[in-house]
Amino acid sequence: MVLRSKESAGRPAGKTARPPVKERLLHVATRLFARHGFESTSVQDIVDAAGVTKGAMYHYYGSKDDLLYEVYHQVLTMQTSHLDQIAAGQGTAEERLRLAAADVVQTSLDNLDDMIVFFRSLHMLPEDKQTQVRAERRAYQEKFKALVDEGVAAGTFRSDISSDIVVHYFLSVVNQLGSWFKPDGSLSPGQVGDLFTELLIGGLAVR
Amino acid sequence: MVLRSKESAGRPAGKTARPPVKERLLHVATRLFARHGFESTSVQDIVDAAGVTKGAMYHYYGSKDDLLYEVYHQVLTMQTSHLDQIAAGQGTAEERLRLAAADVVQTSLDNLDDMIVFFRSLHMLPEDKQTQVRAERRAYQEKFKALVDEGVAAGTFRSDISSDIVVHYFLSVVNQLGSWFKPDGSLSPGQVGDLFTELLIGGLAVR
DNA sequence: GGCGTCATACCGTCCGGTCGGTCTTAAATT
DNA sequence: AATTTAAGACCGACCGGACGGTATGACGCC
Repeated sequence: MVLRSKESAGRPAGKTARPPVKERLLHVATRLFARHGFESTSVQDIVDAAGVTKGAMYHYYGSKDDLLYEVYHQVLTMQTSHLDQIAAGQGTAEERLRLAAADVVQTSLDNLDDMIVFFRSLHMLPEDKQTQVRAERRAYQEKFKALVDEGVAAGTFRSDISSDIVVHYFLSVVNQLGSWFKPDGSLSPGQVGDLFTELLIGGLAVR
Repeated sequence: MVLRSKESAGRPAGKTARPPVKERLLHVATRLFARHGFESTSVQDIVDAAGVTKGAMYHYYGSKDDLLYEVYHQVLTMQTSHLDQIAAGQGTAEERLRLAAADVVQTSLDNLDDMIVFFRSLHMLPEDKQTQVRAERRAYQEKFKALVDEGVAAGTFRSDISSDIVVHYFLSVVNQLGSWFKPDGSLSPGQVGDLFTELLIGGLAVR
């Protein structure tokens, strides 16, 4: 059987220069997971969309789950690093909390597909990876909580609402962004971030 | 022939009075969907847990999707009726919004399994049913939004934050309850409702 | 000529859904 | 009152096909 090797490994394809196969797989997988759900997306769907075959995918990723885990790891790593930078910065606790809140909304909206997958398919991960993701997320929450606590200690924020609850409260808002935000809507990611930040700080402020 | 008829229509069963098969199926299905996800729960799992066979399930429900739809329909219907009652009640807009917010948190926590399924598996419904659920949910949001608008018109709430955003903001919090709340934790559903209500009203109040 | 990068063909499993049939109970008929 | 009929409730074996994963090998590049 002659295999005419469609277009071989060369990537001067007619279309836009496509990123390497590994990244491409993760990207299209994220997109498909977000659109149709993890379980409704078959490995075949993914490789078709990426223009390769299963052999390629199982060469780079150990399993379909691996692909999912990468989504989580990637976005969590980025947001944690952002938060670290902001928390270590200057300004009052309120100022830094404002920055952190606006930033997490912004970056989440910039990676909407990841967020949709994130909050919807965590339970599909195998137990061990799920534990790891939860740990990473918990670490993020703790850093966020520390900022709130700082503001409480400084007397800027009200002390009668546990900071744990506040963190759950606000991060819930962030996690749900993917379920209603439309990029072509009237509000930009930045505007949404500012408004949500206002609502958060308002709720925290001593009256 | 004496009808010993296992337990016939009467349910003086030896065990705890079990609800009729149809309700039992929906109940165990909700539980399993919440624990393991819709797609990871096979019809066989459901009927096993309910103590019947597939024949019984397909006798009462047209498909596995039907079961899922019932979950949504049930909880949305209940919460909408609650909201209608509260909105039509007496008191200022702020008072009624407080009641509505606390109530939706409370009822959501009382039906945690439903909420978990709700925000996680909507995309698994066939298109037409999905559209219908979205419409029902939209109706709920609109009623909630009306309450906010009332408060803005009355000058109680700040007018520089679109009420649409506020509704998305707060209902996000509600929809995510299932992802962190533990019934055996230190906070009761009522307390969580009160705290979240405080945070919401605080964010809305004119400073 | 060995190694990374993929393609192709294939396998075993599982799952939603179907379908013919049985048992019980109530209504209709005799 | 006895018998037949009808209908609902439920059983359980079975099917078709999709899906995740694997095994093997071709092809280019150092």
